[in-house]
Amino acid sequence: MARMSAEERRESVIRAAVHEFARGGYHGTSTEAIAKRVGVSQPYLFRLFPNKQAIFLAASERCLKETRELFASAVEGLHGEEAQHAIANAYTRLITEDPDKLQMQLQMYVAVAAAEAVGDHEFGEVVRAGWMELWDTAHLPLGADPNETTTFMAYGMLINVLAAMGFPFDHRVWEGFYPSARITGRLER
Amino acid sequence: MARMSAEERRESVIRAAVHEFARGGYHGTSTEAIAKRVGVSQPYLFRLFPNKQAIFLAASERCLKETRELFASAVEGLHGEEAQHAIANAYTRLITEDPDKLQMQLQMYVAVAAAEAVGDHEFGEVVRAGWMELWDTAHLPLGADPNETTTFMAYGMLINVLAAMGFPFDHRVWEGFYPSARITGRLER
DNA sequence: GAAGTTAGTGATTGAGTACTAACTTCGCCG
DNA sequence: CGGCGAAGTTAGTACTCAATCACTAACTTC
Repeated sequence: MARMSAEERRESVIRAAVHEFARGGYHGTSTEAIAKRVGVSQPYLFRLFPNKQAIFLAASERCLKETRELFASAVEGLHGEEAQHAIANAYTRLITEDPDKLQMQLQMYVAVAAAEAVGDHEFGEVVRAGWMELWDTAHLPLGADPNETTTFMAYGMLINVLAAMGFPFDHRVWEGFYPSARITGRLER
Repeated sequence: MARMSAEERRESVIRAAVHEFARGGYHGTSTEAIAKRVGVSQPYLFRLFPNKQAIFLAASERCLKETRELFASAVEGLHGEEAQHAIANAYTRLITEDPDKLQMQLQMYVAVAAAEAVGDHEFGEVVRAGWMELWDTAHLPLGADPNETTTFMAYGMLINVLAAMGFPFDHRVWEGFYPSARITGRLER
């Protein structure tokens, strides 16, 4: 029932992988969990991807790409403070509506750290390149001031971490954010 | 040879656990790896701690506590901008000299997120409490302005993430940091 | 120096996991 | 229809890992 082309399947595997890896990280996620979510047998994943690492890599790249596209479309035609608010709004909305993206990011960071620690720099290269694209996507519209962009990204990272820790959005840790980044609503899990 | 009291052993298990969990995360670290580092048999860990989770929790608490103590001792007697530079310096030095602390932090965040996702809020409570202590330790000396403290912590988180991704410290992503937080040297792994 | 306690080990188990190989089913095209 | 390639499955392997149990060695107390 419902056969797909290998390419389409790979696509749905990536989506499922983002979801599962976001929750369990690389080691905490079994390929079986991913396969179940796709609705396909577990060994079939290994016909679509050479191994588990490749699936994780694809999920990481997807996550970076989507965030970059979000930045790009939010900022279209805007500059300076307007651009800043636009990205901040778009990003906070992403986080509240789809926490997977946020958690997958964190998972990606720790996975990179682990890979680098054992001397594997390939994964790191990919992620750093993706991050720099993200950076540059924000950098120009925000005014091309490294200090500004750094501060902006820093806020983003703090938001990630606070949200990951599960601080409810009416907690006082959120007090100090500039209003456009204040999140209203609640992170659903 | 070299018998220790259970309390002393627990202490060295925690130290080893911080090191190992920092690299592999919860699921990527075997209790055997920890035991090997301690120099003790793997089953003995389960006489010192009820289970693996408890070891991870202890390592997380230790990590938070040490960071808080670092903040507190760096900031002693200082206020405002001076305090800010003092903490920033101390923290960047910690990161360069002992990357375990940094990585353990990230591992802790993703573990909390995972725990919360499956409805276990106990671990989250502990980590959030520890984080708030950390927050408050910095908050007062920095001038008790929520915006200032938020910005300060945000920079810290960005540093964590950039360092975790393995950006060398002469890379342009580090350009935008205020000078006191600029890291010189190189992260050893 | 015997009695009791605490530190520590070896062997094992049972569940889970990434990955392989060999087989089956579907859909399309002549 | 028939057959062929691509999509997908079932069965299986080799391995890892948390946790348990039954036990021994070393220290302490009386």
